[in-house]
Amino acid sequence: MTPRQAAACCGPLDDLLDPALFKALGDPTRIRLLGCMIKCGRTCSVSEIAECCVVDFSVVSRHLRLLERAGILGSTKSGRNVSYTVKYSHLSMALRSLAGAIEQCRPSEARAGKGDCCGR
Amino acid sequence: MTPRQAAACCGPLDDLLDPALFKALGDPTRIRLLGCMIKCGRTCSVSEIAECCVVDFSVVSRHLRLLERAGILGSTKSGRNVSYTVKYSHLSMALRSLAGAIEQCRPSEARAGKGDCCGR
DNA sequence: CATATAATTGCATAATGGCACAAATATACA
DNA sequence: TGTATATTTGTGCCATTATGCAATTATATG
Repeated sequence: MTPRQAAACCGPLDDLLDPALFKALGDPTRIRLLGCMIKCGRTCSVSEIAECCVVDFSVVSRHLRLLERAGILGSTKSGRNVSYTVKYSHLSMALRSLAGAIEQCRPSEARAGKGDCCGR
Repeated sequence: MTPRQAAACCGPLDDLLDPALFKALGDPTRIRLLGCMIKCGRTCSVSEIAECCVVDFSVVSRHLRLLERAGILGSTKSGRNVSYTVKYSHLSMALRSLAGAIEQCRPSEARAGKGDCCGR
């Protein structure tokens, strides 16, 4: 079984390996902001979050919107304040599911040659 | 506790939230290649892997090197062939550890107000 | 209504990154 | 030694994106 042939074998991995999610997490500034929010553990306003970085306020605003569109953050508006919240369960579940799907594909001595394409 | 203050609270999350890893996973072509290799389940040569995509051979070569530098792939050279292998355990562990660290920071009703900064 | 504050949006700029093509390197084989 | 095959590297082009600054919108408050 060549990797080309394995590509035709669809499974849960295909949906979980989402480049858009990782692209959102792949920027140092965004990761910094996200890390602060995760550790903070509560809903935060854009102004508060902007304190975590030396970049311009508008940049932070854009990063947060991007993280929201990626499904990593949720947002609520109250008056003139916009607050963002980490979607803990969604994020950790996405990572854990992917880890599981990868593990499923890992060949073991016991299964060597017994199955192709993620054990199927 | 503001997100700015939470930033000073160092924990396992800081090392696990590595933008370099996510940047490596954040490109559609690279994810495509990686997905093929994961499902294939064996060591593959650059030529084989290049069959998975329509991009130029040189592009694939560079992508594989990048994934290797990110710790996602391992490589061995045998004669004129270079083979890449998915580091299943390393990759799934990195994802699972991150998921765990994120969960640790998630506030629950029981812990509400009891601890700051990832429960500490 | 005027003003202050919170956040977004428009815009220009610079940096980054993916890509194709060509050339170079390395190794196997006749 | 000459040639074929596998892979890497150099280079330029183009699209995307991160950023700062200024202007704008939206809402609260005096």
